[in-house]
Amino acid sequence: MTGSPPQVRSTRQRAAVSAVLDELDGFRSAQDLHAMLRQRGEGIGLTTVYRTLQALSEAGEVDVLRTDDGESVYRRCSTGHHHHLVCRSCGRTVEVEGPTVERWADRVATENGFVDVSHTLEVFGTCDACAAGG
Amino acid sequence: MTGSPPQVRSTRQRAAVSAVLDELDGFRSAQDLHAMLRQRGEGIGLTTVYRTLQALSEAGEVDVLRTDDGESVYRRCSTGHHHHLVCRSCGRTVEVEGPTVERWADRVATENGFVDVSHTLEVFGTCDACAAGG
DNA sequence: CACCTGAGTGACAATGATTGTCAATACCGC
DNA sequence: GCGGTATTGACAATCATTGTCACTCAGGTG
Repeated sequence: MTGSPPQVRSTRQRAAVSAVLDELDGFRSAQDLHAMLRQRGEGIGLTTVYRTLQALSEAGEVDVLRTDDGESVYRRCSTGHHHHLVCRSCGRTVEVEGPTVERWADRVATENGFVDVSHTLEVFGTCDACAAGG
Repeated sequence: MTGSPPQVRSTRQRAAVSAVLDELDGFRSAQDLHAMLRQRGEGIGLTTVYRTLQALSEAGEVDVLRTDDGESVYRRCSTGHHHHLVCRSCGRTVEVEGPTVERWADRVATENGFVDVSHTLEVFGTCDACAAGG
């Protein structure tokens, strides 16, 4: 134990997953991402995709959220606390910040005697493009 | 079309599910509720519990939310739009309203060209009792 | 450079919540 | 009471996700 060697190795598969995430701007399911990777010829197992996404989300490099039908969807995100405005038709996602909301959540929780507060907030709607296009 | 005969029948099972929901004050999974019903001697199938909960939630009589591990949890709630403050230790739930948040969500969405806006918001924390008791 | 070691991989099986199926049953109006 | 129909429930099916475990490859060492 002379030090702590990097315990994370850079592999082709990991780079591939990271690359797809970079190109997309909406939330995608693990299954979707896996399918895309296979399509572009990357030999990668579904299990690996899941594990990689899990690692990335734990590292805070991607955001995860659950769709209404319980599927987990992933997206590369800027760091820091923020929320999402998601188009329920095309999936386009806009990152939004809301100091107001943060304060509100904290205040309400405190007033009720809760500590160590966190919250989840997602906003859904139809974006202008989709609203116009039908 | 002389009228619309009641298409919803009141059955023992439906009453039972409704009764358990009345007694509980936190979110419970369908599986949990089913187990409780069986324990108190109600002969009821798991399928029925699921269907009943689904019907209740569509009717707006119960609130549904997804836990982090993708399980659906249900709770009887007052009608109207509101959010929840949930203790992550004991599960105690407080209904909260936040006109501020509603407005914020609408404004942000509108500013980004989104219409037909809805949102989900849950606040988690540790309630005073749990914080004190350890 | 050849070699080791363990993190990483992937095919496959297993899990587990939820949903579909469909014959049997029990409400409800008449 | 009767009939038709909504409802039920045991069971099978689905499907995302996780576990398994032998194999491979990254990357430091001698």
